[in-house]
Amino acid sequence: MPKKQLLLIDGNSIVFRAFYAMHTQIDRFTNQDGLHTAAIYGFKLMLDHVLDKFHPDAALVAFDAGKTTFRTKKYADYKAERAKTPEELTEQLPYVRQLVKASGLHSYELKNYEADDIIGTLAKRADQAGYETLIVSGDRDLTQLATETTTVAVTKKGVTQTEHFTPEYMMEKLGVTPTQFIDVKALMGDSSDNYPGVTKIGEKTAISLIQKYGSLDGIYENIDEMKKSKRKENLINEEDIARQCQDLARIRRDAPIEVKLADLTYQGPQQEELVELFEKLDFKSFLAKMNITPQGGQKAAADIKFTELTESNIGELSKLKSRISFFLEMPDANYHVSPFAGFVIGNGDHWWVSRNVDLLTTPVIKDLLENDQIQKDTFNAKAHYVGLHRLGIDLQGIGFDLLLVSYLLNTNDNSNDLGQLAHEHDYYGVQSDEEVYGKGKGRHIPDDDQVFFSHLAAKGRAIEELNAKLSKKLHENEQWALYTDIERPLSLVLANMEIAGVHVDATTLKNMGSKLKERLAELEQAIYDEAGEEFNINSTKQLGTILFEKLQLPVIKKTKTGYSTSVEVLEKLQGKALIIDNILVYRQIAKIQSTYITGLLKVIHSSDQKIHTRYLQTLTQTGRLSSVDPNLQNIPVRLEEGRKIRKAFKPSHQGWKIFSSDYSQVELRVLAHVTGDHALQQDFIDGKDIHESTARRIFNLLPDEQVTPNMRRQAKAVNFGIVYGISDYGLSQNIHVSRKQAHEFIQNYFKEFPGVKEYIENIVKKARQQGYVETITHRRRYLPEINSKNFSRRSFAERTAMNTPIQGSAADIIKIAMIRMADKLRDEGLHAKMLLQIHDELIFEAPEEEIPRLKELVPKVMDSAVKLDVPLKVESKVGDTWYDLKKF
DNA sequence: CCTTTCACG
DNA sequence: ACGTACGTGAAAGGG
Repeated sequence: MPKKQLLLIDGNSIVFRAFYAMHTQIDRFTNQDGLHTAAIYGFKLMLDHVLDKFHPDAALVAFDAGKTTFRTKKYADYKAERAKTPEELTEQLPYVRQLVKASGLHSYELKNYEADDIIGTLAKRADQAGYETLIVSGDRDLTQLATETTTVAVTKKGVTQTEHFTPEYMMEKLGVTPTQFIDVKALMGDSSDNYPGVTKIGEKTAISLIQKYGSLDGIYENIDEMKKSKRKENLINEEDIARQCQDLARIRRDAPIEVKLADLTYQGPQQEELVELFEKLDFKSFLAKMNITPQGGQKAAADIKFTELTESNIGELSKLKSRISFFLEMPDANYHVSPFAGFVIGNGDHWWVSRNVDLLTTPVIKDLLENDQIQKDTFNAKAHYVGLHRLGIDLQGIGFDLLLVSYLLNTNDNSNDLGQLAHEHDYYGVQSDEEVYGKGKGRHIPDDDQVFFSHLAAKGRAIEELNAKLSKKLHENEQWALYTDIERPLSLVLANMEIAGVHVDATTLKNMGSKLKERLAELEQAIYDEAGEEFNINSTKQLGTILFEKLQLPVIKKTKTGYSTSVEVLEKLQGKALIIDNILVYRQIAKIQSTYITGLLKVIHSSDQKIHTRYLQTLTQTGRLSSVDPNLQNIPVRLEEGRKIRKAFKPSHQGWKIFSSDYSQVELRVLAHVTGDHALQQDFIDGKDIHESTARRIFNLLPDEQVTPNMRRQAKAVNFGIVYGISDYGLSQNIHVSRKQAHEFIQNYFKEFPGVKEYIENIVKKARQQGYVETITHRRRYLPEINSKNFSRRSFAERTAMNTPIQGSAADIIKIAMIRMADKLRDEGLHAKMLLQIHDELIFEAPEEEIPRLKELVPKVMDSAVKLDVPLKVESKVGDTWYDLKKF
C-alpha cells in the first residue's frame, strides 16, 4: 500500500516571503477597496504550485499564535529586534486564512508555540505513523526536521521555486545532518531571530566545528584538546550563550497539539468559496483560470461573433477601410518554415477567420495588407512580414504591435503568447495558446472550427482592445518615439535581413568536418589511453570521476551536482597530467564540430543555400537583439581553429564581397557620455587608445613612462569591469590578481574618473527610488530586486542598474544606425544587403563596385546615429568571405 | 526539463 | 559573512 502523504505549510513564513517578494510592486496588488493583496496572491501561487506536484491525503497550514511564546518567556530578547509587521501585510492575514479554508486545507495555531513547533510535532507523529511528509516553508531553520520520510521544501526565489532538503541533500550541500544543523545555528546565531551565537563564529566556522566534533556537546567534551586560540576562549566564555541558542534554535517536537493526523484530511478546493473570495480580492487571473468571467470584466472568448471567410463572401472585406487588426497563426516558432494554420482580420464587431491562407493572396485582402494608409494592428509584426512575404505579400502600414509594445513597457513579462501577455495587462477576453492548443508534444491546432476560430477572433479583438491602453502608457513613459521611430521600423529592417539570409557553403563546412572528425578520433584514443579506460568524454560526470577519483587530481571547484571540469579548472590542472591538454583540445574541437559544423549544416536551406536566422527583438533585458535558429551572433572568432568556420560564410553572388563595419569601444564611449566624466571624455575626444590611457591614469605613470602590455591588459579588464558593475572579487578572478590588488585598481580608477564613481552612486539611488533605469532613448528596465534584503539579489540589481543604461544605449545606437542604413541603401538604389547585426557590428554583402561607396556611407551613418558628448568611431573591413575580412 | 559547458559581444 | 562580473544560445548528458 502506498504511504499516506501529509502536507505541512509554515503559514507565516510563506506569507512573509510572498509579501516581500512582491514588495516593490506593492501598489500594483490592491483590490477595489484598497486592500493589499500581494501576499494572498503569492500564497495562492505557492499552493497551486505545491498541489500540482504533491497530492496530499492530509494537509495543514500552521500559523504563529501571537508574539509571546515559551521562547520569549525564557529569553526576553528573542525576536526582539524584529521590525513591526507592516499594516499592508497584517490586513491580509484574515484573507490568507480564508484562502486556506477555501482551498480545502486545515489551519492551526497554538498559544505559546510558533508555527515551526506545530510542524515539528506533527511531522514527528507522521513519521511514526508511516506517512510521507512534505513541509513547505520560507525559513531554512525548518531543514532540521528533514528525515528519511520528511522532506523540507524551502522557498528559493519568490514563493514557487523551492529547494528540497532531505538528509542526504543536507549532507551534500552543508555537510551536516538535520540534527547537527541545530547546533550549527546555536554557534552561528540568527540575527533575524535576535540570538547571537558565539562571537566571531559564522556559518562556515560553525559547520566545520560541528563536522569535527559531531555536536555542541562534542565540542565542549573535547574543548581542552583544542589548541589555544581566540576562538577557543570565545567558546569557553560563551558556553552558556551557546546552550541557550541551541535551545532557541531547536524546534519542539512534542507541543501539546490536540488535533490528530486523522482529522487533517485534505478536502480539495471549495469552488464556491474560492470564487467568492477571488471576486472580493479582484483576482481576475485566478477566476479566468477557473473559467469564471470576472464581474464587470470582459466577455468570455466564446461570445465573440465571427464569420468564416470564403471565396464567396470575401467581398465583404472591402468594408474595412479604417484601422484593422490582423493575425496570422503560425504554430511553429520558426516563421521562416512554419506551416500556416489560419488567420483573423477585422475590427469592432466584424471578425473574419479562415484556415485557408491562400485567401490572403486574393486582391481584396492583399491590397488591404499592402496598403500603408490602412493601419494594421497585430502581434509580432516581424513574424508577419516574413510569413506574408512567403505568400508573396508585402505587408505595410503596421500600427500597434502588441508584442513589441508590451516589451517596451516592461521587459520582465515578455511572453510570446498573445493570451498570456494580454493577461499581464489585465485583459482576459482571450485565452493563452497553451490553454487552447496544449503544450509540449500534445500541442496542436484544434480540429474543431468553433474552438479554433473563436480563439483567433478573440486574438484579433484582444489586439484591438489593448491598443489604446498600452499606447497611452507608452506616452506616459516617454516611449512613444522609441516605439514609432526605432523599434517598429526596425522590425521591418530585421525582417528583410532575415529574409535575405546569408549564404553558407556546405561543402566548405563538410570538408572541415571530416578533418575534425579524424582529429577527434585521435584525441579520443589518446585520452582513453591516458585514462586507462574508455568513457564518454562529453559527460562531465564521467570525466569528473576519471580525473578526480581514478587519477586523483586535486579538486579545484565543485558544482552543485559534482566536480567542475570547466576550462578554468582544467587550466589549473595543466602539467599535472598529460590527459588535461588532450581534453582541452578535444573540448575545443568537439564544440566546433557539434555546434558549428553539424549545427549549421542542419539549418542551411536547400532552396537557396542560405541560413535565415531569426532575431528576437523582444527578449533581452537591455534592448539588445538575440539571434536563434541558428544563433549567428556567436560564430567563433577568438581562436583560429574556430575562426575558420567563417570561411564558409560567403556572398550570395559571384563578384560580390562581404563588408563589415563595427563600432570601436562603443560601450565605453556611452559610459563617458552618460557619466559626463571629464577625463574619460577628454581621452576619447583626443582619440587616445582608451585602455592605454586608462592604464596611464590608474597606475599613475609619468608622461615619459611606458605602458607595458600587462598594464594595458589589466586596465582593459578594469574598463570592462566598470561597464559590468564592478566588484573586486569579479575583477580579481578575471585577471588573476588578489582581491586586495583588484580593490586597489578600482579605488584608483574611481579617483581618476570621479564622474564615473558619482554616476554609479546616482544610478543606483535612482533605481531604488523609481524602480527602473533608462537608456538614452527611454528604454526601460525594471529592477524589482533593487530593494531586496537578500544581499546577492540586491547586488545583482545594483550591477544591472549601472550596466543596463550602458549596454542598452549602445543597443539603441546601432538600432538607429540600422534603420538609417536600410533607408540609405534603398534611396541610393544600392544592391548591397545588410545581413547580420552582432551587437556593435553590421555585416553586408555587396557587389565589388559598391564597396567604395559603402566604405564612405556605412561609417558615416553609424557614427552620426546619435549625437553624444564624445565622438563615435567606426572601423570597416572587406573580404571574399567572413573569415577574410581585412581593414582597408 | 535542468545543468554544465562554451561560443559570441 | 555574504557570493559575484553584464547580455545572450546551442549542444550534450542525465534524470
